[in-house]
Amino acid sequence: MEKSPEKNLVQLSLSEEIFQKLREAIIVGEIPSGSKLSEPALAKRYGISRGPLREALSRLEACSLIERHPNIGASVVELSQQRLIEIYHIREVLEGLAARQAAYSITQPEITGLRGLLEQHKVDIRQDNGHAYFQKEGDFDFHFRIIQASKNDHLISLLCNDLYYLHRLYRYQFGMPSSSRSNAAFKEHENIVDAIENRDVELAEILMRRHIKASRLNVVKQLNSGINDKIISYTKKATDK
Amino acid sequence: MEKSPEKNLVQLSLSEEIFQKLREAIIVGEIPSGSKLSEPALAKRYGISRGPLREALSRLEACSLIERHPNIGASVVELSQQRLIEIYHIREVLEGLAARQAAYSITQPEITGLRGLLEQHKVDIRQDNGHAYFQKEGDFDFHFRIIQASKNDHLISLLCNDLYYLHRLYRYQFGMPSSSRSNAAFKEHENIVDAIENRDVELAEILMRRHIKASRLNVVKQLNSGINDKIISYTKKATDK
DNA sequence: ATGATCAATATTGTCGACAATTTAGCGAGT
DNA sequence: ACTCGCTAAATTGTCGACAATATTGATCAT
Repeated sequence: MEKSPEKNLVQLSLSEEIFQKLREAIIVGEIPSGSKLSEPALAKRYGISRGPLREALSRLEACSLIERHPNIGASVVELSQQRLIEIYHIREVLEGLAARQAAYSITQPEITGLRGLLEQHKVDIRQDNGHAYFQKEGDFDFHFRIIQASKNDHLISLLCNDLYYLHRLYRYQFGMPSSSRSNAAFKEHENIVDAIENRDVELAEILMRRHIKASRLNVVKQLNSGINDKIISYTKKATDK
Repeated sequence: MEKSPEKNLVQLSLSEEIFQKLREAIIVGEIPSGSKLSEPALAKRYGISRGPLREALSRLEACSLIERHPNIGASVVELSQQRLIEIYHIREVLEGLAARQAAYSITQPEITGLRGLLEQHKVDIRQDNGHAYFQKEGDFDFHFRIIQASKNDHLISLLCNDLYYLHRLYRYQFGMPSSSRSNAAFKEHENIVDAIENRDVELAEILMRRHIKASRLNVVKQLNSGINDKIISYTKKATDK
């Protein structure tokens, strides 16, 4: 998500670099959910002192990716279905707001770009039978484009940083369904772009909220049916607690 | 907002303690918006080393209260009307969600407590001619109660931590209007509680969103009319840029 | 007077060491 | 076998020092 060309020209501090590496390691499960983080071990692994590492841990805590307790240490958050659903609800209203504000603020070049993106996605769906549709990130992501078009900097920061990585964490760990809704999701995207292009702020918000809600309900359905093996394992854990 | 009794029994780390102190100093304007933060000066002022101070700065950055640039240092964020309005929009949809979820999840004792709070507020309004209505914080705050009743932990964290302090920063610095809408706001609160008590999730959300939107429009009106001296000074700054 | 250059000073980023706290392992007692 | 107490080791929190970078002020040239 940090795709700004300017940013790439600035030398990152060690703490920022380690923050990003740890975030990625947590999201892909290299550092498993629930596991204890040892500062000396991490410092050794990345070849740095504990000072900048602690700064990075501070930031990861602020992102809700880890929990820290004084004198005890840090651990990666436990994942739960409840938290996943909570995050979906929040994303629903925030992305609804993004669509509303995009319908107000979007520029013609941005609309053109959105249309082009949808055309490309249509091709992707045909070639991969829907498999690729939820794999794109950053500038190639439909949602990312809408959020940027909202021109609400704080909202962009909320959705494209903290919540984005939390969502990625759950998607990665829970192996979210990627192909079962491709055609429906694509159609919903088209309708959302129509509403945005028509500057229909109310409809854009409603359609985006429905779109996210449909994804949530789809996830809930699979959680409840136990189709996904990964989801079963987490379901069992949640029951034990 | 950190009113949990358990939390008070845990000895705070220096970095947490300094984080809270700096946050408060920024919010009340003791450290003015836009000003440069000197690590050596702050470390001397609080009598600590720069290590935990840097951790606290890391967290303040994550809260959007300061900005940090590698090798240059940290400064308190500049306040702008645009950012204030952005934050209002975000609060509108998130507090709307909180009201919706509270209408679903609230317990009878919580409702009883809300009614008691409203009765107390009615007395406050009569005694202080509305002046006290926006001064309560924490458990005495109407919004806080609704958010807690949503039972959405992540939403509670979002609204009661980051956004809460940002909003306080703007309220403190901009000297938000406190008495011009008291009676109307109180009536809106009553209607919201009615909807929540009736488990009418849609109405609760709509009414809460309208309530926040009315506050936003009230602020915008005063920003545009230049009634408030503090707001004028910030208006002038925004124009200069 | 203005702008460029350079050196001194200050600040930021990081390191390794020390103090405080927690954890893990072992032995003794029941 | 289980529990408790103790000690050593590990970890966490903080400190002060050093290296790298940025800022400031003085001097010189135009």
